[in-house]
Parts: sequence; C-alpha cells; structure tokens
Amino acid sequence: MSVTVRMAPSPTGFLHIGGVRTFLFNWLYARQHGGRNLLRIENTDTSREVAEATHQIQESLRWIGIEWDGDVTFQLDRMDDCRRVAEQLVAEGKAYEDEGAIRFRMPDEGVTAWDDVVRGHVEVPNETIEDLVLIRSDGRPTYNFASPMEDVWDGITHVIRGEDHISNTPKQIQIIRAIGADVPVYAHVPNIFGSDGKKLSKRHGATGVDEFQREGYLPETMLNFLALLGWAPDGETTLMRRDELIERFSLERVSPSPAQFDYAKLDWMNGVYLRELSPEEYAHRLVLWLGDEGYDWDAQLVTRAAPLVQEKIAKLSEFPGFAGFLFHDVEPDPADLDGGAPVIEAARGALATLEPFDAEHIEASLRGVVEGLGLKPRQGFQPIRVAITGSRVSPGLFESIELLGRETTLSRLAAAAAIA
RNA sequence: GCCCCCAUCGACUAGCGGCCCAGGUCGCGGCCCUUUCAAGGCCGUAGCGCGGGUUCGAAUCCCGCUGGGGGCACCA
Repeated sequence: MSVTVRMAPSPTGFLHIGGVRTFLFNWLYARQHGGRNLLRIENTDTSREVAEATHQIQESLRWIGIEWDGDVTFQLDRMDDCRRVAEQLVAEGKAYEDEGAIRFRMPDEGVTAWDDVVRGHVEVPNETIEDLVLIRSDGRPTYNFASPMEDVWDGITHVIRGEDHISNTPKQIQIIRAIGADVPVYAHVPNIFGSDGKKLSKRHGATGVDEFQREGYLPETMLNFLALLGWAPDGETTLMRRDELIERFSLERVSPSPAQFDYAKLDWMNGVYLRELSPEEYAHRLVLWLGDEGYDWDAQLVTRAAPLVQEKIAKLSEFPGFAGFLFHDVEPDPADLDGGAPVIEAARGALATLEPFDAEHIEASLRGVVEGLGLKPRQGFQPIRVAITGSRVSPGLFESIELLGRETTLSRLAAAAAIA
C-alpha cells in the first residue's frame, strides 16, 4: 500500500511554527516512503482573509522547503459530497435529524480504540462520546465530519496530526466505519510549548514562519531544528540536512511528550549553518535578506563585508547592527573612547600615508603605533575600534578599515580624536 | 465534573530489565586562544516527580498519587 498523508491547516492566520513541525513530519514520512503529501485547506468560508492566509501558508512551506503533491484542495468544495453522505447515513439509520441538523448515532456501549503510532494503544469508552452533529442546520458540515470524509476520499493512509486531535479520533473512526471505509493509521505528534512551558505565543518571540525568516534564520536551520522537536534518530546526532532527515526519519521514534521551543539552541544551530555556507553563498543570502528587509545598501560592499561577519553573527538580522558602520555615519560615545585621543591621533597619522592600504599593512602599521605608545594591544585598539565603528563590538578592525577606505577612516579618526 | 494524553539534567533528547553510580547536543561556569565580539579547544555543572509493587536486578514493566496538557460545541 502506498503512503498518502496530508497537511491540513485551517486558514485562520499565518503558519504557526507548531503546525509546521507537524507538516514536516508528514512530508518526511511521505518522502521516505515514496508516497504523497497533500495540502488540504480546512476552510469554512471564502473570505479574502482565507485567500491571503492560504497564499501565505504556501509561501511559508515553500520557503522552508516542505513540498506538497498535487493541487491544493479546499474543504468547502466538498460540502455537497458531505451532505450526500449524511443523508445516506440517515437513510441507513446511522444518523438522524435533530432540529434541522443531522446527528450521528454513536454507539453507547463498548470502546473505540486504535493503535496510535506514537502513543500505542488508545481506547475511549463510547458512552463518553456524544452523538455529534454531522451537518449544521444551515447545511454546512462540521469539522469532525468533513475531515474524516476527506481522509477517505483522498485515500489517506496515515493521519499525522497534533495531539490536540486525540479526542476527535474516536468520533472520526466511528464515522469512517459507518460508511464502510478503511480507517487510516493515526499518529498524534506532541505539541510544542514556549520557553516557559506554556503554549507558544507571541510573547515568546517569533512563532510564525515568516517571522523566523525575517529574523534571519535559514530554512535549513528551521528544518533541522523542528525535526528534532519530538524526534531524534539516536542519542548523538543533532545536525542533519534535508536528505538525511528524509532517510532517517521514523514515526515510531517520535516522542509522545511535548517539547519546549528553545530559541537559544535555535540561534546556535543557525550560526552553525551560517558558518557552513561558502563565502559566496553566504554573501548571496545576506544580500537577498537585506533586500527583503528594505535595506538599499550597496551589494558589492555587502559582499565584501560578508566574510568579516560570517563567523561572528548567528542571525542575518544581526548584520545591520554589527556591520552598519560600513554603510552609514557613526556617533561614537566619548565615554567609550576612553581618553584614547593620543592613540587615535597616532593612528590617523600612520594611516594617512600608508601604502598599500590593505588589512595586512594596516595591522602592521597600527601594531607599531600601539607598541610605540607602550600600550597593550587590547588597550590600544579599542579606542580606534570605537572611533571607526562607533561600537565596542565589531568585525575585525583591520579588515574593517580596509573596507571603509582611507578617506572615511581618516575623517572618523579625526572626529573621534576631537571628542575623546 | 467526565474522558483522553504526557512525565530522564534549566532546554532538546538517548535509554525499550543488567552494557547506566544515566550518554549526546544547547545553555550555563572556568581555563586556553585572542584587536572587541564571535568561532574554536579543554575542563566542569546539572537529571530518572513521589509512593507502592513485579523481579536476583528497574530510568526502563504494573498500580496509585502528584503535576502539566488537550477535549467534552450546529469552532477548526
């Protein structure tokens, strides 16, 4: 039997990171088994918000690299089919009319059970399940009717979804059995919590996929990090790219207990992937990201600056703050200049005529200046750094000076010397 | 109230009865390197929620408790 799974977001807003993790598991499972991964929008109306959210969801999936097969389908389009099935169930005595709505007759004895791939055997007493509404009195099918029906029609073999659906499962199983279809395999994956153990929400930081993108996280980071939330191939491996994830993923190894989203570890991992990029690729991504965020900085200069920051920042969004001095004027805090006027002046004198004006020679020259004044390197270079970059923290000083160019360097040194 | 799910370092997890006085990764602390910040190297910190069983032996199996979470809609 070939595998067919589905991602079923409701178009109520932007794609939440918890939902993406669930979709990721669907996709990994489908790819590993050479099966299909469908994208099914569980909408109940056709408003403009829905259209926008649907678009946004696809954009986010594309960005992160989770693919779907075939056309996107909409629950709303199958309303009529749902109604027909409900009427059939009424005719068979398995459902009944109730004040204009149609209710499903739940068995009131025994249990409904299934073997959940991540949780094992689960069973619920039927007496605790009420007769649920299939069709509202306005004619629209309810979620708990439409969703399992779509699973049947789409030939879904494995329903991989969030654990908040566990209590819906017995209801849906009963419906599927009532129409005489095969019940799919269920796998309920755990929730993702925020760093305080509570539900992931805005105050924890980014929660929408688009926000992670804007923060300067790489798609490969998100894929790797999310996969590890609730799943691990073994006790050792933490860094895995797309192909390895597909190869090693296993639904059976998904943990049943909820995980907390750890932004600190995410940052670490992003730094790893950022550093792994070739200098060319790194510069490319940086330029694209800056463009997306509305910076009109010179791409040539960004490209030349990229190698100076690649080892030093964990997110692309740190670039403007860290290397912005290359693109705009700076205002050093006199306190940070720390009375460094003498060394700043001396540096200005040395650099004024230095040839060639490159990092190697700049370093040699400045080391001479600092030594000449009897200063330790860290004492001597710091005022110069502040003068040049406007900050106590910066990329390598000598390379930065080379990129800035002689003219700007000299004027910044002069300005700083005046206020130090 | 009823039903269901969950429970190993601060976090993500490995562990599926002896290989575990519990391993890896992040974080955190220290040291080294060092022009700042990072990166890197080395060392370290810290955990099986509690109580009963079962067993020669339990983090691992069973029961209870406690604590989290979800559900009980003509929401999805």
